[in-house]
Amino acid sequence: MTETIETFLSRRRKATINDVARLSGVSKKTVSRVINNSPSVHPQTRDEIAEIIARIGFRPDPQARGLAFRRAFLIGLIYDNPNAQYVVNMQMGALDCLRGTGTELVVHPCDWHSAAFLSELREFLENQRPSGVIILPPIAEDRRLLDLLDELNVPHVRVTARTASSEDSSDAGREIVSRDDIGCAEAGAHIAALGHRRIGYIGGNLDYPSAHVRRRGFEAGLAAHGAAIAADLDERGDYSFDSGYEAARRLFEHPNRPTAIICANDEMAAGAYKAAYEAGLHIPGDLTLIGFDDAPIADRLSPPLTTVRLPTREMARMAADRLIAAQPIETGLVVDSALVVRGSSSAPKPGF
Amino acid sequence: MTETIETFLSRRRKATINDVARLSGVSKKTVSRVINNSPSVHPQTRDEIAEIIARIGFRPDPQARGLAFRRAFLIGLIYDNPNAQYVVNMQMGALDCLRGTGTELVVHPCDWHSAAFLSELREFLENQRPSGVIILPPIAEDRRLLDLLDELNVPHVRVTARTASSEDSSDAGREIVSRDDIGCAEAGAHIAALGHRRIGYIGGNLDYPSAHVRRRGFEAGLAAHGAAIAADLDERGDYSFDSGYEAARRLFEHPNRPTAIICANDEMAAGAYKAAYEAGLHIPGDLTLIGFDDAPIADRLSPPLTTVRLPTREMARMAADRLIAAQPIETGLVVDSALVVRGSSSAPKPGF
DNA sequence: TTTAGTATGGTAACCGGTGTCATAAAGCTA
DNA sequence: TAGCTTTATGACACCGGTTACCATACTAAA
Repeated sequence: MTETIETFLSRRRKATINDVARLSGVSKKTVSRVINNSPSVHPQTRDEIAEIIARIGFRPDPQARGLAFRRAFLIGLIYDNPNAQYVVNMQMGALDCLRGTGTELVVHPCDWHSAAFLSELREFLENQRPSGVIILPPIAEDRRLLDLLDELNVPHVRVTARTASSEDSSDAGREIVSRDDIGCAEAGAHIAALGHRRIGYIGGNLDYPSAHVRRRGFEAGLAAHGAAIAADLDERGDYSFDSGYEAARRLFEHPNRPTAIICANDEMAAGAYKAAYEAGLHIPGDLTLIGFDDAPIADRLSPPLTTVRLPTREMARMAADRLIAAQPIETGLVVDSALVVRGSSSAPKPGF
Repeated sequence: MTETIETFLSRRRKATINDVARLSGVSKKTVSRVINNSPSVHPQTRDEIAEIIARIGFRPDPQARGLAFRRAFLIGLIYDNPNAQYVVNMQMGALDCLRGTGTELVVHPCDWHSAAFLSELREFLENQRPSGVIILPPIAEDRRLLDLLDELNVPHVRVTARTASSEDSSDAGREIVSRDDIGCAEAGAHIAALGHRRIGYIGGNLDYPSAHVRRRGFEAGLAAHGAAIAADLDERGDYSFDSGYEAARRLFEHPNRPTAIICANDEMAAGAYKAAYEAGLHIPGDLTLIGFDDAPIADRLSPPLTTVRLPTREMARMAADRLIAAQPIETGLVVDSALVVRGSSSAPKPGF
């Protein structure tokens, strides 16, 4: 007695490729061909098998497939970044793309400054053999890591910042580039146009490429309106709230304090709010503040922070897209940042 | 010619169980026994094999192991929670425990209110067959989900909130319980002891068990000092910044406004800060504010927020621990919250 | 000494897919 | 119509582990 689809379904067991083969009267190899869209399967055969697959709800087992393919159906997200919202956005973006593909997202935070950094990552990559990994800043800049990925032949996409004028790197096709400077230039132009000329700056951690890119963007925007960062108001932080607070305090102690401060991210801008609050400076009346990230906190500050938004989620989506796309793409993918004007920026008081 | 370890190493191929068996002169079954710590392997044999394993750096392939065991060496983290910091803390906690075990963390945010919620999760569980999953609030309360996990036989641990006096649920051993009310009681006692008697409340989303537990905790703490939430100052939010802002505004419009407001989380407290700022109320001089979570924002507000801390990371660590522990544990695991006093609470002005 | 029991290790099949290669059938020259 | 490609399919080994089952060797009890 030949087994029918009905008798099979009544058994309620998870379907395997053998079931499909048996029910459709072909060898499992042919079913495998259908699963993998290989050519040279007769259209009619293909349709019949596809029909059976759909009827009995067969889904190839990722473990078995992974064993045969020598790679897991997993995408790794590798980062060492303290910004929870940023990380979660990236996760969601990657998942936007992965959902329904049968590939899962494995998160792999790590410690860039640990001695075991590379060996720990090597173990992960060698053991799990993910189909691909996405690397977030700042470790996306680590040449040793990129070399390791090449050595182990792990497809990867880096997320990194670049100025609009940078020439394409040799890694084009393996990176998602954000042009942080575009929005920064808008921001610089914005405050210069408002009339500010005593402009302070709180820069970011130089380990991050974004620190340089953003700086150049702000400068370009200011320069377009004949303004510039005051040489005596040029501070550096490390992207943390506290560093922003401290830097702002130093700026406020200056005999000729700034009427506007540009911060390389929102965290530091939030620190500057605190310093301003303590110094009795009213925002934006006494002081204009600009941030970068459009982090949740930007909206929660009073008044809400004028900042630059980066489409983080989209970037991760694009990165994951590349990794699961059948064909490698050769051109780099570029996204732009954009200014978001809120309540923390206004014209300086007359007399300044 | 017998192959030596040296000649093998010079080949630089990833070691398999067959290599170990060949080099140590036993069958792969015996090696498998060593890997899995089965008894009935002669101690000396075991040591010799372990030695070889270490020398050639053999690590069993999770894919192959997974195929044979019919489960993946993955722990899933399932949630639908908008709080990025909370989610990241949980991820880190789980990873604290997983690191070095060869088991990876797969993040699986989902949409509780989508029609495909269960079917999407079922597909994930059936396809990937994770060794276990951790479920975060609020979906840890979804009975359908728990039933699904039981049906598919997926080990799981729920993270949930419970009052100190709750009786043990039947799920003991499969949940990590946070006693949110402990810290809330401390907080209630704190402001009551400071002398507040016009006390407002901004509650949380009732979908979350924590909303009820926290409420009871605050009430108990207040009651211990003869205080209570004023019936006419009892608002409800949904844990979001905006809802906190709106609720606080309503409270401030009250002819006899509160001298203290308890918020069921920090996000809403931050919203209340904004409302207070706009209403010209000085914190803590004019208004005492209390939050819950000890979120990053608590520390960034000016003045920093008095709040209740929950050991989220530890909770996730414990949850993951349970899932990879060899023996199931029958007793529930309980952690306590604790008050963190910062600058947003002080005695009310005399005359109030 | 025999018998039963236990510790230890081997063999073969299996988990659910894939690769390689052979082969039958069909299409295309000439 | 013979001869050569091309297309469609299957047989079989293999990925790297596991379990089921069997075969020893050694130990304890009768």
